[in-house]
Amino acid sequence: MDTTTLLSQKIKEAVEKLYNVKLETVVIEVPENEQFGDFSTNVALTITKQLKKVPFDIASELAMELSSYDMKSFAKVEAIRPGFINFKLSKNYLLSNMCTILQEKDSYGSSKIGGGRNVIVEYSQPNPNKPMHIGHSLNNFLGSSLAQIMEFMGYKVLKANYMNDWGTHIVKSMLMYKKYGNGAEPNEKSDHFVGKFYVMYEQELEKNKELADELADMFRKMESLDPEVLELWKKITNWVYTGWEQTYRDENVKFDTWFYQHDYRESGKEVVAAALEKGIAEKDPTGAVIARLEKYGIPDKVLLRSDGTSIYSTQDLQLAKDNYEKYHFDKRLYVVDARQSDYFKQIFKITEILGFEFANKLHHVAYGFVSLPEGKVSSRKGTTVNADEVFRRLCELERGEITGSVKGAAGSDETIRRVALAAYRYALLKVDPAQDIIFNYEKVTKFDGNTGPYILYTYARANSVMEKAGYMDETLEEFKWNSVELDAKEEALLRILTRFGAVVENACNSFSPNFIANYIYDVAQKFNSFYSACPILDAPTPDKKMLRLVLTKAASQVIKNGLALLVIDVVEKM
RNA sequence: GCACUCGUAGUUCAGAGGAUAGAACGCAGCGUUGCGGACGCUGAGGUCGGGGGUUCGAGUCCCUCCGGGUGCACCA
Repeated sequence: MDTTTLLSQKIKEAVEKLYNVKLETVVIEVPENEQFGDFSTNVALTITKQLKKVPFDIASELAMELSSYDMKSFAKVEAIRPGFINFKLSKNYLLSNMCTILQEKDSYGSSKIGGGRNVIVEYSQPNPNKPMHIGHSLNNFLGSSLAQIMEFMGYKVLKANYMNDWGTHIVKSMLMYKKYGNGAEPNEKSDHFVGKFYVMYEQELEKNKELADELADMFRKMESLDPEVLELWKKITNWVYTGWEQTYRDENVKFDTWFYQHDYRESGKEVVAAALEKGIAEKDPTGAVIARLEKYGIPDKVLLRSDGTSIYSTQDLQLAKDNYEKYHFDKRLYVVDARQSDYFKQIFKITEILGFEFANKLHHVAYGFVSLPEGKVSSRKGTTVNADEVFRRLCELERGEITGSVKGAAGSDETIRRVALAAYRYALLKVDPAQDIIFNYEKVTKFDGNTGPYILYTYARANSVMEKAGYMDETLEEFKWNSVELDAKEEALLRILTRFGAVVENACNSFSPNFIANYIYDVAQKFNSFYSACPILDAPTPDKKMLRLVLTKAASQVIKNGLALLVIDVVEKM
């Protein structure tokens, strides 16, 4: 049983015994201020009215009662004004937790609360007509991190990419390639090659409005499966996919499966029929089918065009239904930017009204915009920042940071690549997804401040000490830890290490990897503070040296595990 | 116009209804001939956008106003 569950059970027991009050839930929190201990509860404050007693008196009585219980994990139970009860973990607990870290290694902090239930995380979803931009990177990082976190929490995760590969947006690139490409093969990264034709369309359209008719004509041919147009479609989209392989590899983003919109062009109509039958959708005079949602405070949603063809929303509904039949998912996450919030409200509402079993299992994970400090990147103005370009520039800056300044750094290409990716991922994942992000190349690649490189540097340094000491796992068995006194810095580090599991669980429940990012930063800071105050190799006694060495190992293990949940690889040496 | 979302130090951001609102960068100082100093320590800097309300207690929840961003039917 974990500490907080045990604690809340004991508190309920004490309250019932002393006051004959049965509590439904007990709030246990981790105080921000360390002087208030490791856990605290406000129960005395919440029942003060009921008992008509002064909160501090209740807290004191409860603290007294709880102290008499057999709870070896806690060294101190204390009532504090206005009426909190604070709990301090015992030295024994802190040290045994440290040993647990070394035993459980990469699985320390994991949990089985997911119970092996299926979760689909759908993310990335770029349009296959151009290269990815910095916003896609945020999506990629969020999605891959959430998948990792949920797996760590015991869910069975399917990472899915959904290709919006059918529609006029693709035909724009196709048409321009046909007109001006002269059958050329890509002479650059192939998604960029295709992207240029996409941009060309918008420019040409300014000069020649008839282009829109050509576009419609080509799309009609595609809809009627004209072999020549289909071949072009395959060629164009394959070029984009090939180009993306590199981007996904650079960003360390992987998928278990890809869904394609073109597979759902016909089947979506099933859902539409059901909606018509239930009376939540109706045909308007033009023949289009419209879901009436205004009475729920949501805008109406078109499900079928007046010409009878299906649109994205229809296909999305069908995809969810198919997925549920196939995977019986417990949750399906849609990692999509916040602009689509209304869209998902509509879709989710429709599944609810249709009485689909999975209606309450769908979640939209929304996130904000990424812009650069020199100016707001507005998708409206079409000023986007290319993802490959961002990564290239981060590598370049990181090479300068590492080879120019980090003492004793070898700075191999692989190291630079990893540190640059850590800088990129960490910068985007450390902020609350709901916030818009201002991305600053210089800041995120620095080795000081709240950055990925700072954390990797801390890890590498810890590793270097252990290497010098000839640390091996057997060290743990020789260690007689109960005789050692703890210094303040050692204790602070030990304390924060006990919280990892709870932090991950919280991040999982609220789909917020930023909780983990900020936690690891906190660990890194506490480690550095310990490191500078407490000599490890030259510790005053052999026992102290052993303790510090093991503590260093434990801290670096937690940092590694936390980074893994952000899909960031550590470097053993810089 | 309606809806959603964000507003916290000069800047970038944390803040699980709790206790004196925290970091980092920048700024002003200090430490170390070191285990990887791009580190650590100290300090200045805040009417948590404004105003109401709920609560023993509000940056956090509710209402309202202001400001930024976004979205509003046959695009995705």
